[in-house]
Amino acid sequence: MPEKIIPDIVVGRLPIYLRALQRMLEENRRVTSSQELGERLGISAAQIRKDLSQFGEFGKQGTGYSIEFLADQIKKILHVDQVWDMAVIGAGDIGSAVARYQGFANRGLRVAMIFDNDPSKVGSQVGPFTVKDIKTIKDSVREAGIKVAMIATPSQTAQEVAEELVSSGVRAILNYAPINLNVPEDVKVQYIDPVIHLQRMTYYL
Amino acid sequence: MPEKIIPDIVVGRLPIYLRALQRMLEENRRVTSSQELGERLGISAAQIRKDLSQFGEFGKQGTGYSIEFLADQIKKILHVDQVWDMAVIGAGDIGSAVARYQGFANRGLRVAMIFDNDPSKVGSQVGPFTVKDIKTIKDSVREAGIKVAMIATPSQTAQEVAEELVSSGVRAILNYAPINLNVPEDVKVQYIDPVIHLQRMTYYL
DNA sequence: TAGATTGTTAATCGATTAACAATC
DNA sequence: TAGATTGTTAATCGATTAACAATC
Repeated sequence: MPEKIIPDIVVGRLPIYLRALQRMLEENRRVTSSQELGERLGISAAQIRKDLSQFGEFGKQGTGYSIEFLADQIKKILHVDQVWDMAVIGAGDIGSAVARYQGFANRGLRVAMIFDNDPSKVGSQVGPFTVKDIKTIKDSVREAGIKVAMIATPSQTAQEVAEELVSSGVRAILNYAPINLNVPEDVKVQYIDPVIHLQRMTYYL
Repeated sequence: MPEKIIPDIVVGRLPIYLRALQRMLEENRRVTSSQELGERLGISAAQIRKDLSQFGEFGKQGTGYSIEFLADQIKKILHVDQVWDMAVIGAGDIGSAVARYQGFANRGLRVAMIFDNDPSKVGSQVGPFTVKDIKTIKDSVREAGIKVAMIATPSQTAQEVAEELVSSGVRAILNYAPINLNVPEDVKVQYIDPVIHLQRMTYYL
């Protein structure tokens, strides 16, 4: 029996739902409905129900969804019912900010190490981490079993760093360098480039 | 005659095309084709041609596109043939990194000012900027005619900052706080939350 | 029970792709 | 000219929405 393939666009909305649910939990809410969730997020209630139905039945007719239960289920689906250690490559402004970022807590991810190629940075402290030499990526990342990494180097070095990471066992890369990476098919890449988002808005100005 | 409405998803790809074209220019390339561009970006050649055809005819049969010409045209379409001044709110790790970011150069955007509400930060230097008091947002932003802002405050203050910005004339907001903002319809918001991107990948691990 | 809301089906809507005449 | 590549149309594919029976 072939496993059902979930559209990537659906997977992409689950983290949005999860974030909203966790916020509701902080507000000490207990239950919600597809309609309420949809209004908060600007997504139709039908779409939320449809998305969730791809993975199972999580609600109750008449009453809606237990926020805690649904959040737990989505965490399981996204594999963030565990904590993934991450490597950060590049200890410049962006890499350092990411390494110190408090926003990973309770969301299934944590920074475990940070690397740079600048001898004057290697050995220095960034938040709770001592910057490691980029030459040691392979050993450190492989030994720690790290599968997730963030690239925050200049564009010129991003591709070679990506290849290093992949050959060290990394399977998911979040790339802050404004350049497209070529990686094997089974490696996932996501991009964060503020300019891309900004230019998407200046069109309407 | 009603102006043709361009799908948002098409607008969203233009910055990607532009970034690739500018990189080709740096490589001293002169012409490219929809096929080559598509291969670099993992997008079909047909889609690129279809997207561009929404805005005009920019290529030549048999030879393809002048990289410089096409880049200039896309810049005009996205309104980044000018430079937009931006305000950054929040002078923590992320706000400071953004204020110092070199990646805005030549892409139609530049940081003009940065604000914080912490008295110990107000007056200090962040890159080339002196941190301003958040209380002065309204006057400073309005007077400078700023239309674009980036929010890099804690989640709790993001919504009220957004309202302040909107009432000061801002029409495009890039939000680094992991929370959905409620703004008037004619104000654009984009979100950057690394965790959203990461969780989208852990699904496949 | 009556009201509310789910999960799901079918209909609609929109986006992507394939194909090709036009033409550089 | 022959080869290459565009811009565009029609066909395909996929995603969203509307509607409602089921049921808490």
